[in-house]
Amino acid sequence: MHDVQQSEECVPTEGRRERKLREAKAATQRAGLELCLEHGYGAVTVEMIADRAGISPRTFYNYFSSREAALLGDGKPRPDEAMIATFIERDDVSDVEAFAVMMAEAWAKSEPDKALFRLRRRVIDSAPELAAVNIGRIAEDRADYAAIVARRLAARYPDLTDAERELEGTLTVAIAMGAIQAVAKEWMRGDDDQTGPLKALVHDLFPRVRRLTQAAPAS
Amino acid sequence: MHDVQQSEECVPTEGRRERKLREAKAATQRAGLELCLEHGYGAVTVEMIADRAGISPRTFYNYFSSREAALLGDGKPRPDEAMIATFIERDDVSDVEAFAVMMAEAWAKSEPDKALFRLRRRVIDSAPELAAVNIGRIAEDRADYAAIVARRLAARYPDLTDAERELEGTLTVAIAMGAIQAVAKEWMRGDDDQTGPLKALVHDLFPRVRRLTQAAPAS
DNA sequence: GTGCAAACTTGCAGATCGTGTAAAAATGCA
DNA sequence: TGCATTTTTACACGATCTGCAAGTTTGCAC
Repeated sequence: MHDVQQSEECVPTEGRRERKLREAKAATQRAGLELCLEHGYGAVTVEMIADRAGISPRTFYNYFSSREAALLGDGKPRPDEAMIATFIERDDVSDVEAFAVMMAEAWAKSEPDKALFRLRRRVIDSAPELAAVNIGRIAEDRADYAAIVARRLAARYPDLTDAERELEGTLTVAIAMGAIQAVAKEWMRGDDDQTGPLKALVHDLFPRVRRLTQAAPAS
Repeated sequence: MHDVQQSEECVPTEGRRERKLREAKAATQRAGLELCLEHGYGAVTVEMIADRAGISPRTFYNYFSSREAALLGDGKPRPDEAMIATFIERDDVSDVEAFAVMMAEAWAKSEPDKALFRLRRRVIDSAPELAAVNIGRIAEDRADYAAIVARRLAARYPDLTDAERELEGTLTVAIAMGAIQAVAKEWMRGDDDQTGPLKALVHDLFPRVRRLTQAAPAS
């Protein structure tokens, strides 16, 4: 009943079949992104993408739930329990920064294919409508993220009411996501490994955040 | 050649025609929102909305550029020059708070019909997909907003480079929009005039913003 | 009122998106 | 090789949204 014969890698379950499927999906994404760079996002149809990827339009929808999902990626960043535990406990940085750093790591981890990642970034930057869809998709998970932050807040500020925790969780997520978005463009300029630079960029950003939220700094 | 016979109101140009059109649009929006509350966002088609509004589906698309635009409102908040000037000069609050307050006012001003406003809020809260679209739509204008903030930053921090101004403008907008979004739900609970309470809510929020971005506040 | 010109509404055809369904093809395995 | 399972594909369909060419209403001058 249970898997045997797994002497190969640490990845538990990936046979010929799974690998082919994964590669076909990646090829489809690449095809879609390339077409966007060539003709512009608005001029790219599912039929064109399927054509270039060598699959039927119907199969395209077996792979991805929508045209946008193929371009932006179906999966969204989801920190695992270990990352969450670290986030909840660390106290060397502010709540917002701690969350921003965790999300930056989760984001990088959720997309192992860096070339695809960069390609996607370029397309998003060149298509404002697509950028809007992207932000909307990410925003769908804000409630979940806020719940994670609420766990940290509950541990650190026991006096907060439930309503306050919810509000501050939402607020923390909004600020952190905004900060990540603000440096995302800069981040993609880096040529080497991306996790390091992003963490550093986020960290460098926070003195600015504090200044911008501090009352009457000038004069 | 120029308008005469304008003894009525201060609104300069609105004849029978304009008024009828405006009312038909508002009726269409109301019809769409009501249907969403009755049957759920996903089950509402353009045909249903047009039916209830007493117009043809084709006319629906003459009024609104998309189904979402009808539900969420075609127009987006756009502060006028006077508001911008005030925003740039005021120094009793932080950059982010000043911008958040201006946007809150512009938002309230962009939608004079408060009943419609509340109705829309209820629908958005009840339909996560629609909320995502809404956030995406608002995000489309972030670049414009960031440019406005950059004008204030240029006046207050002359030493910033262009790149820094752009980054901090983007960041300010992201934080402020997040803050507004975080209190939007609370805001709609108020029964009376909305501008006052929103400004107050935003103001009350900022001590929390500072605490959440301050490093290691607890032990 | 009458008639005209402009603006508005409508129906229709068409392109595209996205889904259900069932047949066809590929795949894994004994 | 043959069979069972999965995957791909074709087809039909409802929905969104757009151009276009009517038809209808409106404002206005006479």
